[in-house]
This record gives sequence, structure tokens and C-alpha cells, in this order.
Amino acid sequence: MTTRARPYHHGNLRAALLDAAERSIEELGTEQLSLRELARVVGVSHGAPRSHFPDRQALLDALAERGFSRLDATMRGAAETAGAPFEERLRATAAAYVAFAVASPALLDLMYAGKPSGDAPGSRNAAADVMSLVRGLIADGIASGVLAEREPERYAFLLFSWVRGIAALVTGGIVGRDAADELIADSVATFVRGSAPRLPAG
Amino acid sequence: MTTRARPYHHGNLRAALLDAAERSIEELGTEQLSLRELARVVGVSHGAPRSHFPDRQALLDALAERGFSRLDATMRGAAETAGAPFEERLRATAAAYVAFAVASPALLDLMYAGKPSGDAPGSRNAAADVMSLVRGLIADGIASGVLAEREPERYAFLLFSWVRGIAALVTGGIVGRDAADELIADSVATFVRGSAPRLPAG
DNA sequence: ACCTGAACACCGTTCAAGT
DNA sequence: ACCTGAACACCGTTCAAGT
Repeated sequence: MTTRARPYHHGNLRAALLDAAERSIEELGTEQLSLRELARVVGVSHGAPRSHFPDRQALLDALAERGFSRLDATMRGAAETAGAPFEERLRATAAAYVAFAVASPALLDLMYAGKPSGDAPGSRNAAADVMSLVRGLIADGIASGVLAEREPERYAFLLFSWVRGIAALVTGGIVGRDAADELIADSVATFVRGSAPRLPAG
Repeated sequence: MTTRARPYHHGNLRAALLDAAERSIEELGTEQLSLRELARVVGVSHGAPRSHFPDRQALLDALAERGFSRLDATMRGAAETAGAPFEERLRATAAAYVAFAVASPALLDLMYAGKPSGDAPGSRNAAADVMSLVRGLIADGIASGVLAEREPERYAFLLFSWVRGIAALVTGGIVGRDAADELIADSVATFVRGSAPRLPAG
């Protein structure tokens, strides 16, 4: 049996499409993503993607899903730097988020594009993922006395919004890649200083 | 001379297209914006927009341009609340930005979409607009002794990134419209507390 | 100067048919 | 179960022609 000129594809069309799609959105932007072009690149007919993704949006959702795993992994790795002091763990986690945003800006946008209140059963949202991680850090900060006793959720929203903003500035080219580290350090330092418990006696 | 059934349009096709376009991007998203649909809504042939905008992008650029004026006006109004203390002016200015983001999220995205280093002669960027305004506030904060002496640019980037992040959280539905005010107040208070000059003597 | 309408090359999506 | 290829209804853009 000879190998056909165009076999019934190379075994994993789904993954091939996702890989090609991720390259495409980062290079040309998500709006420019074309299913037909993707099919051409991967070497199948324009109807083939339909077997794996009911429509264009489904492919984008699957792309975001892969992003969740990756973002979660890098941030969790940074947050769990064993033994490091609170402020440094905070900085490392923030830096991991920003690094992801720089490496995959279009993908991150996609991850946020989903409705915040997960409608679909399998649908996640980047916000929920990041928030749960930040909550853990905050709890440590309060427990170790670095942060004043306060609703942890308020701290979490503060940090999350700040880091998201920093990522937006870097992604948008308003601050350079190196200035980002400074901005992160400044933000975390200001946060810790501004959230320190009031001196009990002097 | 009788009025024609379909006159050579109502005098200002350009403005009509922009108004219809702004409604459309906020309701359906910028990706969904269709020039042909716009022409239909406004009552002209599909080729007519060409007379005012060479292509789709040119219309989006013009839309962003209108956004700059409006954002600038509201923020400037808030920043110049005469006589108010620094922290309150800061809070009011941040609130004005977030309010704009809530009212016109798609438009704000468009304003950031432009290249940061203005390529085209008339091209502006939301970042430049906001930054110049924040710089003024910071100068006042340092002059009045509320902020420690430090590179003003660093303060400006901090504030700008934080406020942008807050706007992103509100726009994305992660925090509610009312929780936003709390988040703004918390951020500004933490900023002022964390950036206060070191007590000189005790 | 401004607008019309046909033409062109692209889309996403659907669906019967093939393997 | 997975893929092909024709068909359909949409796009943005171009351009000769009308007023």
C-alpha cells in the first residue's frame, strides 16, 4: 500500500489547526484569522476544520483554553518559589503574568473575551484563573503580617487590576520590555508600603 | 424644484456614518462593523462611504479621533477641579477615565489600537493624551509635598497602568460598576500612602 | 465634489457526497 | 469518523459612470 499524495491528513488536524491559528493571531491579529487560509496552510480542504470546530468562534475558544493552562502553569510556578519573602513572590508572579502577555498578547485578549460569568459549561475566564491564584498570595501576606488585616478580596482586585494595566502598557508599546520590570517592582513596592499595618506602638 | 425621493444625501454623510459606526461598534463589537451595513442604515449606496473614508480602517481612525477629544475633555474637567486637594483630584480624574471606558469600551480599544509612535502625521494615541494629563497632576503632587521627590515619569506610569487595569476589570465585568469606585479609591489611597515622603525627623 | 451600481476576490457556513 | 467540493449569502475594495 503506497502512501497517498494527500492522505486523510497527518493524524491530528485539530492540533495542527490550533498551532497554525495561534501563530496567525499573534502575527496578523485575531480579526485577520481566516479559516480558509488556515485550511490552506495545513493542507486540507476549506470544509475540513468543520469536523473539529463547529465554527470560527469554537476554534478561538479552544485556543483560549490552551492559553489558560499555560498562563496558570507559569504563574503558579512563579508564585510557589519556595521560601522566598512575600514581596519577591508577588513580584515574580506579576512578572510571569506580564511575560505571558508580552509573548502572547492576542491569545490573552482571547482569554478575556469570554463572558465573565461562564455561560458554557467548559468555558473558563482568564480573570477567574488569575484571581484565585492572587487570593492565595494575599492570604500569605496577611498571615505573615506584611499586609494590614483587610478584606482579602479588595487586595486581590487591586493587585489584579494593576498587573493587568502594566501588561496593557507593555503590550501596547507604551513602556519598553525592560521598563516593565521597573514598573512591576514599583507597583509591588508601593502596594506593600501602602498596605502595611499601622505601627502598633512606634 | 421638488425634493428628490433620495436626495444627494442629507448634507453630512460623513458625520452620519461616524455616528452609526460608533453605535454599531459598541453594540456588536468592532469586528462586526460592516461598511455595507452602515451604508444601508444611513441610506446610501455601498460605495458612498468611499467618498469620505478611503477604507474601513480610515473610518475607524476617524472614530478614534473623536474619542480623543471626548476623553481629553472629561479628564481635563475632572483634573481641574479648582482648589480640591491632590488625592481628590487624582480620584476624580481616574473616575472620569473609568467612566469613559465603561460608556465607550469599544471606542477606547480603538483609541489604543493605533501605533504608539504616531506614524501618520495626524495620528494620536490615547496613551500620549492620558500621560500628558497625568504628568501635570503628578507635578502638583510633588510640589505640594504629598509625593516623595522622584522621577515624575515613574509616578505617571504607575498611575496610568493602574487606572487602565481598573478600567479593564470593570469593562470586562469582573468588578461591578459600583465596586469600581471602591477600587479607584483604594488604588489612589494606596498610591498616596505608598508614595509619601519619608518622615524627616519623626 | 459626491454618489451609484456592476464587478472582483475574498470570507464563513452549510451540506450532500465520498472514504 | 473524517474529509471533499459545490453552493450560498455575505464582505471590502475598485472603478467607470452619472449628477
